[in-house]
Amino acid sequence: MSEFHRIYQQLFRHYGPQYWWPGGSPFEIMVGAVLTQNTAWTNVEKAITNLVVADALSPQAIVAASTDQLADWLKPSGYFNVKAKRLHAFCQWLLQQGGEAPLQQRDTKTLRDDLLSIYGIGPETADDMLLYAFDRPVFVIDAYTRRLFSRLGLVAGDESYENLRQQFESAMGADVKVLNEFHALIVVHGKDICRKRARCEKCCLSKTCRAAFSI
DNA sequence: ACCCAGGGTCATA
DNA sequence: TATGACCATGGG
Repeated sequence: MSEFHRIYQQLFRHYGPQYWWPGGSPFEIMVGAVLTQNTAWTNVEKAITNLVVADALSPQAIVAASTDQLADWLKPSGYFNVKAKRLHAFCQWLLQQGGEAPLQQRDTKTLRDDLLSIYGIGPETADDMLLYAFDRPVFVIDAYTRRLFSRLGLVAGDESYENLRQQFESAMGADVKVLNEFHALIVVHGKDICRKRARCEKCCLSKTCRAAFSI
């Protein structure tokens, strides 16, 4: 039983199951993964609502929309001009692949490389998609993960993305359910404890944090 | 008024 | 390969 797994169990006991990803279809999850880049999820929800209201939550509608129109829908999620380009590029790729069905047949490594080749999709966004939209056993490394586990003394914190991903995946095993829950719990814990920098300095020492880890 | 959020790209050295 | 600038809204 690794230290990583112990942390997982303590987070789970404290916060309970998270039932991620919030939202519905795999496509909506993938859209959310792009829109949540360096952005609060509450802002992402507003942008997704705009797409739904405009009946534009589909790759066809997004590709057909003008960049100005798309940026206008995405405005609440921030970086709207950048994200309009990224969503357009992703949806265009998705349509070229023939939709989601052919992607399901692809092995995880191939699919990951394919996603990484798309403009606007980096390792974290790709892994969000793989784990939460395609149910593949990959782990998502985000700022919360680096912060929490470096503070716990379990990693240095400045390792490469791939290095950390391998560490977590080998420690936790290729269990989609566990990897899904673990990342969600880390984010929930981060929002709970590490929101402000001042409080972050005390992360894993504060009352809530000590309760979460029984320390 | 300041800080930062479930990052990624691009130019530069 | 490794930094730094840039993107931008909304809640604490």
